[in-house]
Amino acid sequence: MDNRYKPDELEARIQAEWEQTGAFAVSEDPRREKFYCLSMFPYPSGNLHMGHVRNYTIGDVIARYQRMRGRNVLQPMGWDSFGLPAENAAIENKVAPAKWTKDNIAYMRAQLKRLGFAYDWTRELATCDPEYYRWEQWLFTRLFKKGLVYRKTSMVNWDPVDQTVLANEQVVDGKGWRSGAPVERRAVPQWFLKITAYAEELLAELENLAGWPEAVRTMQHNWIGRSEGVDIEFQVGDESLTVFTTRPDTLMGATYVAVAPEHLLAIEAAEESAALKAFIDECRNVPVSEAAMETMEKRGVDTGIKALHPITGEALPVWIANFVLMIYGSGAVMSVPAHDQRDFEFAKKYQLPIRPVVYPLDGELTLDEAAFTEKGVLRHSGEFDGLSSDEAFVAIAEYLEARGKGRRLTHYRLRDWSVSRQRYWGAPIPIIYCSSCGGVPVPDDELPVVLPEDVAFDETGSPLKHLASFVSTTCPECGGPAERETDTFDTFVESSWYYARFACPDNRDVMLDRRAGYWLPVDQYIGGIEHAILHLLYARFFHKLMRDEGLLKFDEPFTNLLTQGMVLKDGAKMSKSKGNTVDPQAMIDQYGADTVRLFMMFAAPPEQSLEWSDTAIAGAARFLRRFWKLAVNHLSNGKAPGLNKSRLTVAQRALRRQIHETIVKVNDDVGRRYTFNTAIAEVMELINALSRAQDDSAQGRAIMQEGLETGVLLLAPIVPHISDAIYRALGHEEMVINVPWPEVDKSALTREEILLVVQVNGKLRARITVPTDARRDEVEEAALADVNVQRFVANKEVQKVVVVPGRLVNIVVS
RNA sequence: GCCCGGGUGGCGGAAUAGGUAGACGCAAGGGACUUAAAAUCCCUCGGAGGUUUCUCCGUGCCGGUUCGAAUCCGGCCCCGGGCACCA
Repeated sequence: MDNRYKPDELEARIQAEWEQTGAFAVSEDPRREKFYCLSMFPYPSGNLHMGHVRNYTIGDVIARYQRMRGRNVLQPMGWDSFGLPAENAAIENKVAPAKWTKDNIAYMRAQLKRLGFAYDWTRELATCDPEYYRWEQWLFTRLFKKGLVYRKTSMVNWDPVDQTVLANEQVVDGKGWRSGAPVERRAVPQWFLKITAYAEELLAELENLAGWPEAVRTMQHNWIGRSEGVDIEFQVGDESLTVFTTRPDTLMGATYVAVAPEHLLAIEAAEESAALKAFIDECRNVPVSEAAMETMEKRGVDTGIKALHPITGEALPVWIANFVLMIYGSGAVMSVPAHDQRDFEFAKKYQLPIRPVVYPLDGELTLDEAAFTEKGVLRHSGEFDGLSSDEAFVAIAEYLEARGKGRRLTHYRLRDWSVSRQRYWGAPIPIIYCSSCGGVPVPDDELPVVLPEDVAFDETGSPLKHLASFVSTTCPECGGPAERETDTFDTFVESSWYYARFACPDNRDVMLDRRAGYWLPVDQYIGGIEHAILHLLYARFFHKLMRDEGLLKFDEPFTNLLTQGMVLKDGAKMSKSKGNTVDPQAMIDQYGADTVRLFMMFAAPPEQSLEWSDTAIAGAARFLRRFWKLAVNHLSNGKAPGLNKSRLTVAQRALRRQIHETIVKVNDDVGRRYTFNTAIAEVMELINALSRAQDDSAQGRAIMQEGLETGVLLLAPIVPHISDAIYRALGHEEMVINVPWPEVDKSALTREEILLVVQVNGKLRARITVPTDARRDEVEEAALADVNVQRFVANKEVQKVVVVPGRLVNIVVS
């Protein structure tokens, strides 16, 4: 064993050994319990950033721990390699997206290897590989035939100068990021996946996802947003205007109706009125994001059109309002200013009538400041007077249903998934447009539809649109001339099923084979909290699509989910624009992989954000050097003698107890809580205690050997290189990755005495040591006997003594 | 705006089920070793007072429940994540 700790040399040597022995390549073994550990794969942006290092270190620690626990562990890695940045690089630096992406992957793969992650690299995949995306094209054509795919128009952000569709992040303050021109909403035909057909299942199964954080389940629950309500028909001329409401009990308080600017009624009304047309045009200058919609000033105009109240027949004004969403419900709402806050504010602004119909069960109804949005009892509602809100909900719904003016239904906030992107660097949507047959899916034997890689970014929009060799084709049905779809898939499509493909990435005949049945579901999924809704919901949806295609047999893809917090520098997210990034590569070069991994796991528990510190990482390096030195010193005295448990001094027994208490603590922290920071702190305390021991007796050295071996094994998942080196120096042949996790010796844990805290009226007044098996009255007696306790108890009446076994005594005095 | 988190020393954090607030580490200060520096080792380290043994205050702010609250409840402030075309 080298006297000095030299991480560069040691890590290179051990990594080479892992590679040569194929240490982390795994295959199905039905006799062993499998464990599939997956970290969210990266977008190959060029360099690993600290968020990746954190994510992948957490995953690697869990994977290595499970391996030491005897599981057959699959931990794969791949590349989410389609997306916007590659196109931006192409435009800015004249590099082809394919080449840019492949170069980035090569560099980042080397970085991951340098960090020593225990990946099965034989399963590596990249989503931009036609052998990967062909299977989502194939599945899409199946879904097309099942009617789970459809085409309709929806709104996009349009940059009128660059003549291109903008992503929400490319819209800055309502303007295009490059051109600076105000964005316009534009209706574009898009392909949709019917995720709403699975809304009920996606919602119901959240209850069963016990291994998911409560926050993520709540967010998805709210996102799906199930609500029970009524579609109500208002008569407008000869037409019927449908509005959805969750509060039919307030129907008698409706004083106007509001429609979205894109609503057919609004568009028709605008044909007659320049003012209405001007308002609708203005509304087109709000970006399509919901945040933009919600924070803009709420405005509206009266169309002059009247809608007849379905019960009273009263003629209510129809307004166009910029906050009514065409994508939600029917694009029209009934407005009840007395009982809806937004309607209330709108009515105040435009002096529309406010008609209260629901009153609180006790107390007065006041509508000076705000609407009364709670449930209550009905008044001024004709035959419904006196009913509670819940009773009125049913009574009014039934009244409307009986007259053909309404129907009860369940509505979801969740919208169908638009998978079309007007971009180049993505998987082509496998559809062919024929003038006589319409949109036709590409037949299986013509898949994959390969994305051409030799394209020019000279013109605006997607280069695919200008590439005749791609666009021109023949109709698979009639054989006539036809054109290919030039939109590509949303990159969330690729990331919705990669976890499954890792089970059988080499199969060229089917999307998934029986190996998926062995490895799936993912036992532990690890990724950023920012993916709590979209990615994780789409992946759950896709899993069910694959299940219903017969490819998988169970319902949910990820049994346990760990959402890791962000890596911050100076309290802010690391980003190039803020100039506060720390390059992980520089840290690896300076300290080695183990130190970087140790600091990442020590600085904060995984779910919290992590504050990067250049000085604190030096502390991690210092600890590893101390650990190394302790082992060197121990070994310099030759081989340690065997342990004889019956011949230990009090101090030796105490140190040995600490060794085994450390195992107990680390088992809980690493195996159950995933609080690696406290596990590391516990091992640090053990190493500190061993360093202080200074016991050269035979049994002292035997305990040192036991302590070092234990420490090394407990840290092996976190710092695998140094652990391997020390473990073998301690006299073992095998690689530490093949050694089982240490066992607790229960006999070492016994104590004769325990420390109790004594409080008087809840304030700490003394600490006492009592025999472990002391009876309650003995404990009370010892507590009252304490000198300092007597100072606070003397001359006072003891009202109560609370004894919490093994913890404290609280004496309550008057 | 809406949904979901978080707020503890100079800093990162610990306190797992309501029971010793500040484990472990960083920084800082003092000391040892050294010609010197680095490295290493030892001591101190929430605030105020007393100065060995102790007291009061203290977990974003205000109030409540409890023998006992960082932890539970109500209200408020601030910071972060998501909001459907960033991934």
